[in-house]
Amino acid sequence: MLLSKSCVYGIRAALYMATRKDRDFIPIREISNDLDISFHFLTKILQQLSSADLMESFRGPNGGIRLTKDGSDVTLMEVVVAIDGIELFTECALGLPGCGVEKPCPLHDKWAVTRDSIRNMLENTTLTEMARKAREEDLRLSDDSGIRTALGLDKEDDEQE
Amino acid sequence: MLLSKSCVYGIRAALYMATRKDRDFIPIREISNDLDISFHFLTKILQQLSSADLMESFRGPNGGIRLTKDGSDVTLMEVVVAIDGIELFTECALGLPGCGVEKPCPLHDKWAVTRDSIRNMLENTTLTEMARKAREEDLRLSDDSGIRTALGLDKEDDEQE
DNA sequence: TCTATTTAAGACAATATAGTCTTATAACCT
DNA sequence: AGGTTATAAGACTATATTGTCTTAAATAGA
Repeated sequence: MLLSKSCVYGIRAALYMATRKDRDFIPIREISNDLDISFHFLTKILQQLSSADLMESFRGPNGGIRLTKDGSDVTLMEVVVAIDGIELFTECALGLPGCGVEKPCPLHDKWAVTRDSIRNMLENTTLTEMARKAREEDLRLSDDSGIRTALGLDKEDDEQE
Repeated sequence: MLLSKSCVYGIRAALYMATRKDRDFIPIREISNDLDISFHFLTKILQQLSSADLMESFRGPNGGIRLTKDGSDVTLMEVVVAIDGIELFTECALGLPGCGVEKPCPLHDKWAVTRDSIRNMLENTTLTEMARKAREEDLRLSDDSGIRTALGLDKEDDEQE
């Protein structure tokens, strides 16, 4: 698995938020409902993204969470590093601690190339770019519906726990 | 983490075996000692690789495990799939079950490209190729020593539990 | 000030992964 | 046959990840 589940949830939530630049603070409960992610679990993940200054939260009525900067300035790489850490891009693929230029493991060079291709993809993909695709093509953010439905653009459904 | 620890251990062991085409069955204990991997844990992993017909084992004195075919015919991809499964190369990066051509997630296309680059690396790297690098440059297979030491090419050390 | 709403924080449980240990089984050797 | 050496299999433990639940704290509005 390339990304942890926490990381994937964080990306989906960030993407959801990027599609809603009209709104300010979005309640986490709304995101968790629409994306079918456990509310409390998602809250913890978003707290990590808040610690990384990618998001900021506000308590009480009309509270919620929002991106601290425009989605076009947020790359997937930032989200991934904030949750899964930078290890994927710094560590040896064979897990050998001393692997480096002077004492490389047999996979060192090839892995460096592949790793950079992953990194480039993540660094060159912004939330806004993904949100645009999602909106234009009604792409899916959750298991059961396209984003237009999730955002209530086609119909309105409000479920509380 | 791209590969599980089990998978990494399996790769290291397969690589170790590929460097020893002179020998037939190698005792798992010897591999686990040289690579600093728990003997019982490694045994289980090698059983998976045996189930996948990449290796075969033999019990009793002079027993052990060996590759079923020449290391030049074994790609990293085969080892990875045998242990971690094919999911990494088939599943959506955002973990959305229905993601596909007709209902792609916003990352679908970019991830397909990156995924293929990982796959190509694994499919185009053979155990023999890695073993050659390891032997020529005394590259490291375990934490504490180069492969020449591990293979006893420079000195001889035998430790039993 | 009181209540409702919302995030924060931390305890707790469930599951997956990683690792250890014991017993069984097969093969070889005397 | 009996003992030694090795893998096979499965129970068991440890740790990390994932997920749930309860309580606290902050904010808004009546």
